[in-house]
Amino acid sequence: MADALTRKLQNYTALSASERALLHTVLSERVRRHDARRDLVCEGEIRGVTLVMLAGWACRYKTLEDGRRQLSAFLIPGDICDHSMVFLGHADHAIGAITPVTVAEVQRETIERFARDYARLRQALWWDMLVTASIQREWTVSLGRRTALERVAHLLCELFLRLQAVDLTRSWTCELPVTQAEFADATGLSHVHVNRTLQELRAASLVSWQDRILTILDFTALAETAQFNAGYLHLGYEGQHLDANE
Amino acid sequence: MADALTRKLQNYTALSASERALLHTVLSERVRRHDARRDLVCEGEIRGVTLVMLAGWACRYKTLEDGRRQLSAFLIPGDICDHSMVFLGHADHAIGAITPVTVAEVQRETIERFARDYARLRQALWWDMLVTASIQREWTVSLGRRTALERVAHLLCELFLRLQAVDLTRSWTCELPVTQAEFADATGLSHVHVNRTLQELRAASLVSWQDRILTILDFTALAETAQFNAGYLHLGYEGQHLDANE
DNA sequence: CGGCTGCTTGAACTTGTTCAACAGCGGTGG
DNA sequence: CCACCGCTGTTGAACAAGTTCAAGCAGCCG
Repeated sequence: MADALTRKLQNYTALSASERALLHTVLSERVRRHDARRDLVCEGEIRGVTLVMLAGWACRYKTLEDGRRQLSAFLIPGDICDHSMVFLGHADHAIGAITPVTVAEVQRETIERFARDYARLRQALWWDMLVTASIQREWTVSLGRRTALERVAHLLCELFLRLQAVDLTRSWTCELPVTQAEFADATGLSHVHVNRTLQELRAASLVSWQDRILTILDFTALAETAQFNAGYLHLGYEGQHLDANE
Repeated sequence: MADALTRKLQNYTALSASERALLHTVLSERVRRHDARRDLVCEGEIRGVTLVMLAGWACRYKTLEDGRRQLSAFLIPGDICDHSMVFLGHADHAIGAITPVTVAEVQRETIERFARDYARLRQALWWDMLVTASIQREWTVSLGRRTALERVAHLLCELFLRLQAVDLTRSWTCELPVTQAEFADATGLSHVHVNRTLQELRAASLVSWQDRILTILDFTALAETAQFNAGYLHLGYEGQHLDANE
């Protein structure tokens, strides 16, 4: 279970056995469980640890004064909840559990030590931040310029591939324990419109999504309607050229 | 001129004189000039250098197949154009010059060396990435949940404060050499609507923006209409507590 | 059973888009 | 020197996408 992060990082760069073992140890030391629908981190909070998702779903979000809410990321196993908690003084957004969640707490000092002493881990963490940033940019594009149908289809493609990268899919099926209201807060739409948009995707036989189970019936067609191009997820183990370095 | 980055990084952490000198040297070695309205980096391009903005304005953007365009960042002096060029295989977005631009090219090896051998620089670079990511998240919130008026006002607040951090403002005035169409591509609106929204802000005596010169007439009121909270820019030299570390 | 959460539907409404046209300005070439 | 072009900003009017409000339904759990 503690290995989703390792699995994901290996998409980027080759870790040695000792690095994998180190990672495993660190992620096993301080494991916490949280209930669904609870905040793991509140906006404005100050703390010197970062959380690594081991199991369950969470999200990053911000709330405006009048209650409007926008997610900026879905967090799945293997995701580092927030690099930024570690160095920036205060949390500039909240992190909420969607399902019951298991996380590992990692101290700032530990991250610093990794970055200082282990070249590959430093690269892998750096990488992970860059990919996270790339995903964030793609969300920006979606929210700014894609239609509702494209946005919803796009997000489904993205989530499926990200889950696949940490081995949480079987064939074209995965668990997607997110309500339509949460999906709306991620896509910048109203929950009503998300509902109608999903019906459209279902009617076109592109996906089925019932009882928290998502099945992609025609990935090619779904990706096409979304204008989805997986490049921004950088899943192709592009870090090979770095292996020779050290 | 080469010092905008230094100035910005010092918002985060205290750099030693030798670190500042090192930075200055590196940013003076390979300086390039580019014309306005030209791409500095094309989507899909492969290269092992990163660019640091020394002068002028540029933007990160992506284009969809049918021509819809979305900016994901404005790049101003002191900005690192792309950390991700360095490690990820290919550029997942383009970088376009808005005005004539002067950039310093920095090799991947140089960044690696910084990160390995200079603790403060490593922290500062890390920091810069985190702040960049934070800004990206705030854009996500804007595009997803803010109205046109809020979005435009918000972006004006942000740009002004970012320019202030690198000393490119005088009193409440700064240069903003961006067309309304570009502003539209950043805010996810049509250029027509951006125009009308700006008129609304002008009519309310919040800003004036003519001939590429922005003047903020009432920052408090502007921030209020935008629901702007500067925390996400992390400009408050929060890194003080790290000074004692090394 | 009753209350809660999540999904679905209809209909009126709003925000922002699209299309089309025009004005002002600076540069260019005849 | 003037005509012309392209770019930027501006305006009006029709239109479309998505929101809001309101209600009902199904499943789940105490």
